[in-house]
Amino acid sequence: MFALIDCNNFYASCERVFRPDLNGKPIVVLSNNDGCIIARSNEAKALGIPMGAPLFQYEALLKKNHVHVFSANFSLYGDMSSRVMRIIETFAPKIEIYSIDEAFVDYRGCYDVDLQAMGETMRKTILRSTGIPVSIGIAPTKVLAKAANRIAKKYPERTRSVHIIDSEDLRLKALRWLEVGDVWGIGYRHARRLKVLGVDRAFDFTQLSDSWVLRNMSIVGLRLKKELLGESVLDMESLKDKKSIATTRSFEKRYTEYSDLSERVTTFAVTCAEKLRRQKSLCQSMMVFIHTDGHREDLQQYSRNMVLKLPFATNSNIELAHFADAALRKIFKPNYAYKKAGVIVMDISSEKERQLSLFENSNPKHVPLMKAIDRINHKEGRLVIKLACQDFKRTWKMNQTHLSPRYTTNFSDIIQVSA
DNA sequence: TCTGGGGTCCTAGGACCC
DNA sequence: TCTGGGGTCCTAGGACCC
Repeated sequence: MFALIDCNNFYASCERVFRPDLNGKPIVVLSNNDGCIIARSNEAKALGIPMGAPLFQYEALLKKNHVHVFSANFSLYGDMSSRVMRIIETFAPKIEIYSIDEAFVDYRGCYDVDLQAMGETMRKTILRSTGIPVSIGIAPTKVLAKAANRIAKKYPERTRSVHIIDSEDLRLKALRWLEVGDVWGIGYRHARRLKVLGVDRAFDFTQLSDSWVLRNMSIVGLRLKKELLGESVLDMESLKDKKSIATTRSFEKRYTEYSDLSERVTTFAVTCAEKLRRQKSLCQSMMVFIHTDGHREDLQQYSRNMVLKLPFATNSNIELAHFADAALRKIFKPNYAYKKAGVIVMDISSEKERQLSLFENSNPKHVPLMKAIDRINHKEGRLVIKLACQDFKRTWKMNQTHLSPRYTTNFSDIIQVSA
């Protein structure tokens, strides 16, 4: 059996842990720049606020219903996540951290385990230790565990937030209940096509022929069908190095000057370099993109990207910033109001297997230099050492009007308790 | 005025090789 | 009418996830 542990309304729950006065009250959490609503408590969902809704369209509704609004506080969520994961590890022989708020656990080969009781204990322990409520789904395949999890979340009283699919009867019951678009791996587009064919529930999907599924949904769709039928084809996955690393941002305002864009893009390149070093990798190609505000039809639009094959593999701040600026120079056009830019590094390889070139190589002096920079920035606070092409005064100009304290990761923000 | 960010996998078709 | 057979690599685009 596989278990899927999924935190309920994770970001909203994290905020609520430190604001118990908000229990039972509607909460939403915003994306970077306070642009969209990316998490909602159950109370906020009940008000009909959809996932991904632009904030400005819902401001009136939020105000009228006294919804509490939070800017995204990723240092808090990341820390809460690792606390939850550490507790799950104590309950499991093998765990796969699938995302910031969910993990699969492999219980294959574990007999004589009362999974219902174990799930309930795990849930209670996580709730008591971190304040985060979770739902648990358990089934013979990962896709069925996802479905079971959905049932646990939908019927918390009846299932005590732990649902197990361990018989043919329960499997069929779940599939007849689950809408096809809610199957893990069937997205909006496929769901729309399937509905036209009268495929409404996960069960109907399993009745389609293999050849139709293969033809229209590729091997991925066929795997899903098998998993729904109870045949496990998706195994546990181990943590792998990223194959691409991106740093992209919308700006808090529109930029027209080359110098402003260059500062942003080189800073993004430096962030990519830091992320590469964290996983001990090098990259050998890079994409830089810039574009104007696509939501504004009254403004002139321009959007371009450029992929640069680097002459050597590197993770140096200096070299990547240099290449990013060179790429920007080629695609920048004056007189446009730019709203977003990004740097994505690809062709990633391991630091240990640095392939030297006959003609041109990464400056070997940068290796100890980056080590020293990382050490200082880690100790003295990020961004103490910057490149000259980066803005010295700028720390972070994102709009974050409703930011909560970093309760668990910043000494000055630690919560005070009066007893 | 205001609309997020970061990933993975698969396929078809073109270009090329012998 | 009819024009071989077997490969690889790369890219763009689609679909999906959180």
